[in-house]
Order: sequence, then C-alpha cells, then structure tokens
Amino acid sequence: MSTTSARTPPAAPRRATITDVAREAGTGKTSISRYLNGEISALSPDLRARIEAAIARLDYQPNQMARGLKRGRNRLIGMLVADLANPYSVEVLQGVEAACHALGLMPLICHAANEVEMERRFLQLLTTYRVEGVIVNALGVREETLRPVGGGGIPAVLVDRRVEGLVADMVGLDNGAAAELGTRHLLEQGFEQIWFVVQPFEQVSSRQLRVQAFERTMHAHGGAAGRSRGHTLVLNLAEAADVERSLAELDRALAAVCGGARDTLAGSGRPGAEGTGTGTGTPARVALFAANAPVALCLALHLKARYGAHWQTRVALLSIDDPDWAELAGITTIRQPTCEIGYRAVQFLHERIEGAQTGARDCLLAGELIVRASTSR
Amino acid sequence: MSTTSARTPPAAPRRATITDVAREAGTGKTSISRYLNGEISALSPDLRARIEAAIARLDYQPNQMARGLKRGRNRLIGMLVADLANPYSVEVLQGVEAACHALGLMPLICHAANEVEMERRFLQLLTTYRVEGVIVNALGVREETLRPVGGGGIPAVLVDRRVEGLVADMVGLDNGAAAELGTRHLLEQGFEQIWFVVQPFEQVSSRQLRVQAFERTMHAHGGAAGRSRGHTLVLNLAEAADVERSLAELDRALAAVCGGARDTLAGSGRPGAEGTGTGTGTPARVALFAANAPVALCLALHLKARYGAHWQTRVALLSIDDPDWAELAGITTIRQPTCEIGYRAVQFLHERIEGAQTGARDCLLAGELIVRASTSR
DNA sequence: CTGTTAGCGCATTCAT
DNA sequence: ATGAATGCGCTAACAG
Repeated sequence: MSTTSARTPPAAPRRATITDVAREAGTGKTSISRYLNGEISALSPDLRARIEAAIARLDYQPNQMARGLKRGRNRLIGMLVADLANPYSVEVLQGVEAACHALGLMPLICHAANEVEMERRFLQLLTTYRVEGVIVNALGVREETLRPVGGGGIPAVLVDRRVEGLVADMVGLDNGAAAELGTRHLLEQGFEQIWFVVQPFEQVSSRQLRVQAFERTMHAHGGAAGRSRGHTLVLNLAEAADVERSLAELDRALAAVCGGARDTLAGSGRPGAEGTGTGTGTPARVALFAANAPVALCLALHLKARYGAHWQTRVALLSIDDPDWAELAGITTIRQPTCEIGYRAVQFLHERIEGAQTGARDCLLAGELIVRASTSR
Repeated sequence: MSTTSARTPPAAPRRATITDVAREAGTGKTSISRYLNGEISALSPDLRARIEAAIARLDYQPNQMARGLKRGRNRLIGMLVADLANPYSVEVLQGVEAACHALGLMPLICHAANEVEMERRFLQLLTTYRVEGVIVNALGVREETLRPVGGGGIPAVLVDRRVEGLVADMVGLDNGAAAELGTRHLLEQGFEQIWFVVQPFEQVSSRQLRVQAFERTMHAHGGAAGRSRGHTLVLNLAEAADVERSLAELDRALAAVCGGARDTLAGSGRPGAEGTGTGTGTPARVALFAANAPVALCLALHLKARYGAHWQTRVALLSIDDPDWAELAGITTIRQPTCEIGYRAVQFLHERIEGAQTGARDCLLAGELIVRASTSR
C-alpha cells in the first residue's frame, strides 16, 4: 500500500549504472566509458584512480545489453545443438566453449532435443537476440534465417551435417574416410557378414555419407561377393515400433549365420551371467557397424537382451563415436576429434563475423580407429 | 578505399527496426509497439492489417536487447552447470528447458566443466548480461553474487548441492533417503562388505549427505558389526595419481575377501573374454556403492581391467545416477528424477523473480531403485 | 483509438 | 585530457 509498486520484483537493488559511477567519481560518463574500453592512456592518473575507486565502491558492472545496443554487436553467438544426450555434442561443446573463451565470445547454447520445431523456435529466438553468428548442428533447418556465404541472414557455420541448399562453412568428421576405415578393419578381421546400421538419413548428410562410404568400400574390397557380405539396416530410434521391426530383421539374419539365440528372447528367468566379448569360444563371424553412438547403444542393449550376457561372442560391434562406455563394453570405435571440431567451427564463424568473404570452406577432420576386444581376434 | 569502412562486417544487411516498420505502415512507433505486445484490441482493424503487412514485408523481428534495456527485464536466466559430461546434468537441463519454454524464459546455459575459475567467470558474465535469475549447480561458489533469499544480488536457486553460507531455494535428490535405500538393498542381499565410493566432498553438500546416510544406515542395521562391514573410499577423479592410490587400496581389500585377481594386473596378453555379471559362479560377497555415475564408471573400468571381463562375479556395483550404459553393464542404480528437478528449479526461480518473499524452500525428490543383475542373486 | 515525448545504459562524435 | 550532447531500438507515460 505504501512505497513500492504492486507486483514488482521487490528488494531488487537496482544495479549501479555508468551515470552513478560518473557522479561517484565526480566526472562525466565519457571518462567512465573510456576507462571501460581500455582507453586508459587518455586519462590522468588521478581521474583514473577515482574511477577505479568508484567502480569498486559501487560494484559496478557495465550492462552488456546496453553496450550491445549501442555498438551494434553484442559478442553473442548461438550454438544450436541437435541432441545433448549424444556425448558427441557435449564434446564438441567443449571445443566451442574453449574457442569462445579465447575469442571473447559468449555462446548461447540451445538444445533442440531432436525436435525440428524446437530448432526453428531457437533459431528465431537467436535472431531476436541479435547474435552475431550461429554454429549449427542441424536437424532440418531449411531456413532462410542462415546466411548462405555472403548472402543475407546471419553468419552460420555447420557442424557435422550439411543443410540442403545452404552454401556455408562446415566442419566435421571426414565421414567417407571414417566409414571406410571401419569397414576395412572389419573386412581385414575376416567377418563373413557386415551390417551397417544407421538412423534414417532425412536431412542428415553425415549419415548418408557414412552409408555410401560403407557400401562403396564393401563393393571395392569384397568384389562381387561384397554384395552378399554387406548389408545396410535403417534404425529409426525415434519410433519404438520401427526399432523393433528393424531389430527383428537383424535377428533373423543373425540366426541364419550364427544359429539361434542361447537365451530365450522373453525372460530367461534370471538374466544370467553378464558378458561382453570374444574370447573363449570361436570368434564371431558377423559384425555390426553402428553409424553413431546412439545406434551402437541401442544395438548393444538389444543384443544383450536377446543373446544374453555373452552376446559379443555371437556378434562384433564397431561404432563411429567413442562414448565413455565403449571401453567398458569393449567395443571397437572410431573416435571423432570432437573438441577440435567445435574449436574450428568457432574460428570459422569468427572470421565470418569479422567480415571474411571467402567462399564456403570445409574442414574435414580424420577419425581415429580404436580397436577393442569386440572386433579383434 | 571506397564506400564501406575498413574492417566492418560487410554485407551485413541491417535488420529492420521498429521505426522502419512504422514508416512502412505509415504510422507511429507506438502502434507497432502495441501490436508487438499484444494490445491488439486497441488497434483499428485497418491499422492492424497495415502493420502486419509491413512486418511481413520487412521480415521484422523486435530486438530483445532493446526491449530488455527499456523494460528492465530481459527474460534471460542463467543455468550454471558444473559438468555437462555427467548425464545427470544433461537430464536436469531437459527439465529446465521445458520449464523455461512454458514460462517464456530463455536459459543461458553455462558450462563450468568442473573448473571453479570458470564458474566464477560465468557468474560474473551472467550478471553482466543482467539475467533475471540463476539456477546453479555449484562447484564452489562462495559468491556474494547470488541472492541469499531476500538479500541483494541476483535471485538464485540451487540444484543438487547447497552452497555454504547461502540461504536459498534448493531442489535435488533426497540424498539421505537415496543412500539409505541403496545401502539397505545391499544389506538385504547379504553382502559381507560394502564400500561406499565418493568424490572428495569439498563444497559439494550432496556428497557429504550421501556418505553420512550410508554410514548411518550401516551402523543402524549392521549393529556393532556394521563397522567392519562398511567402508568409505574417497576417489578424486580429477587427480590420476590419487585415483590410482585409492583403487589400489580397494584392490587390497578385495583381495583379502575374494582372493587374488584372475587376470594379472598389467597386460594379460589379450584382454581376454569380456563379461559382466554374476551368474554361474558363487555370488559376489562384496559390493561397491558409487556415489554417482562418474565414480561408477571409473570403478567399472578399473575392475574390468583388473579382474577381467567377469569382474562382476567378484564384486557387485550399485550407483546413484542411472546413466544409459547402466542397463548394458547390468549394474543396479538409483535413478534420480532429473527432469523434475530441473523443472521445479525453474519454477522456484520464476516465483522469486516475480517477487515471492517466502523463506528458503527445499524440494527433495525421491530416487528410484533399479535392481539389475549386479546385485541380485 | 493514435501519435509525441522521454528515457533505459551506454559509446561516440565533437567541442573544449 | 575531459565533458556535453546525440542516438542505438524500444516501451511507457502522456496528450490528442
């Protein structure tokens, strides 16, 4: 009823502004501004001292929003992540953060959680906050929001995936080389059948490239026989029903090669002994090549449920991506240089922001094969 | 040399402003502003139509920075995450995002990557961007930046951990109940020895609470014998040397109970068969209780390296947190209601931002025991 | 119903 | 070396 207005944030002790500091230091705002922007050489030692004192006394912190509004740039960049639950993304993020730190940028991290709609909303939101650029791990941005190298919109660099119709910088794994690397490893290990398992391609270019490289390599090295040794399976992780269907198909194929399951499918009373790996028995003759970690996990879980703890004696597993549980499960992986991917992406973006006019650049980084028990004899 | 200035972002096609729209629509800025803020009822249908047209034609998007500057609130909240590599954090994030979406807030996600220095920097940065509140998964914030319920600083709510000397809302797992739940489970399963393994407590209150509850429960249920059955091991994941020392201690204790390692410690030629689980042999007699997922992973990796693939026949593992590989490894876990934690945190914060003046509130959520092969007979 | 005016906090001419 | 004035894009009183 008395002093403060109705629903207003109450004890919100308004922060000191540049004007407050100026008054406190007995000078004009200009000098404060100069001080803040490092033009200290143009200030008398005395004034400078008073300013510092005033700032300390008032615990003054310049308002970035206002600065941004004035200068026209706010040092904000957007980082649009398709799926933070994928360890890959988190690692890339590390790189992004490191680079931002080094360049004085502040990344706004947006998590689309695999929802195209979210992605759209965030992109719009970022625009609204006037970020100076975006680094995008896209889901299905067919947007005009992004800048096609030199065009309108806001500067963008792509990570891992290309987006159709958008000519922009992109940095990611050398998918072709990586998939070939994995395939050759499997071939050399003498597996009779190799299944490449991948999520639906949709807009995700990297998935397509991986499949293509797999098939190309199988063909080249397997000769005509390559056809029968190599198979591709699409696993739509977003749809439980689809997953079930696809896995059933896989099971049938495995049964044909390895014989039936040891544990019954449903409930084998007590789950029985855990186990992962080759080792005692005869080595597995069929290998699964997962296009990324989520797929690998899905496969591993299924195989364990289906064949019991010792599923790895039935089938080998290789995955692109090297999640922390890979070592534990003993599966072979192809590790991406995730941190560097993030770092380079920010570098590219920064150059664009500073006005670089080069054509679209690509930065394809090599993956590293990490052989574990699953695929070695 | 010619038209545009030197290093300025070149083809940066300045975005339309509210003034542009006003001119385009042949009206004043006020009407545009009204339209933007939903005061459409106060606009003639004609004007309204012209405005809509103008906005569409210019692809106008209001500048949030400017709005924020004017109104004094920018709908930004900070989300300070200690460690994104911990799946727990990512899940909490989901909840935070959902809540923010529902409340029209935009979370600035900051990742401290377990570095106290980073945390400090981010907190300062958030302040600088004038976020309306912060939700903090703290490392070591002994800061005055945060608002001690009703005090100065910026409204904050804590997640998972309390910070010393700061009276603020907090939401997280009911650590006492969870640790007791796990301990009792282990006790009921008849393990002869139970080791609670936890990272150094330092500022992290939740770790302390978990240890305390473990010890309390052991004492209460084991009677005098509880002393010899329960042990606590501190594992400093940040220091490789420390980790090694602690694990060695654990190994000695295990050897005393279970006999020596099957595989030699160093390199057992080929890693040998993979395997996780109880099952065939006699059930394990000692159980490890990991205070969180990172610890659990470290333990599992070590045990596998030390005892070979069948390490789970030697020792059982139970962990607070339920990372996605838990099912694969077959370890028992206590799953936290992560999403809800995030959601509630934002709700609390929102209430504070709107001026709620209640004393510090706690929201302790229950964990769910998920029994897997590792600890069941 | 609609337009005018005055700042939000700051960086920048431009004088002094 | 320093300060006064102007305006970034927008909202919120005030008039009409």
